Amino acid sequence: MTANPIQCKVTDALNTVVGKWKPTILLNLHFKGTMRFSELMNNIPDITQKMLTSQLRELEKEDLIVRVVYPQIPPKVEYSISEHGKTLQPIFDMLHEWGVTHLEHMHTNTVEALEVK
Amino acid sequence: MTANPIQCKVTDALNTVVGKWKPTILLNLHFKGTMRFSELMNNIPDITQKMLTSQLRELEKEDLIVRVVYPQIPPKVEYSISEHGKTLQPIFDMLHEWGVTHLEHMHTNTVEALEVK
DNA sequence: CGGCATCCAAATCGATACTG
DNA sequence: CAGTATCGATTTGGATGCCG
Repeated sequence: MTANPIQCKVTDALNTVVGKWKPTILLNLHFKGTMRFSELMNNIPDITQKMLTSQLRELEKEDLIVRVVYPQIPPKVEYSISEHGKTLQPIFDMLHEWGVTHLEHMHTNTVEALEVK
Repeated sequence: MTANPIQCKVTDALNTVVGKWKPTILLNLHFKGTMRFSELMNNIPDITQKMLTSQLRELEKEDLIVRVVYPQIPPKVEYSISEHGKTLQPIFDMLHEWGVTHLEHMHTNTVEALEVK
């Protein structure tokens, strides 16, 4: 990571946001607001407890989400997007739009390739 | 990936762009234009031939870069950003800005935490 | 309920050797 | 020069069991 100065921070930004489940977690919290651990489990099919826990810890360290523990039995833990985490929203919006366009683009290319046949 | 419709394409977009070296490759090609395989190797420290090759193949499949082979000896292969790949540029710009802000934010928090001590 | 610890499987990455 | 092939190491993810 040397060549151009701009490089450095792009990958840094990506590294804080990627990880198999991080975008999904952030988007869930964005749309549904505060959620409990079990709610996240239910809303993210196929994720395991271990993965959810570890990804939440990392997001917390990066100050993208807030973790609130209620000292009671049974335990209750709530997660929500931090103020700082909300600054990611415009980027997600752009990524979503680009994703849609990209899929259309790839689909078009495939169809064209088939038609040439 | 069920809950909210927007989720799907965000992760799709991220998946096409991430990968340990993909952003670096794309940024190099963006800033320096067309580059040969060996030039990329020289400009991306620590990357191995294997990684560079595989990442280039994936980027090519996703139509983000163009690969041109000159049938000569010794071989010459040039890579450049595709028209479609150029549409990623605004996203990289945003990611870079966010990355800078994020690093500042994290640094500020660390300093505050130390001062509280 | 919301974890952590452990063990195991799979994907990813790196080093090396070889080729047209 | 620009790869391919192979092997081994590292990283990552999943399954299970246990705990306050």
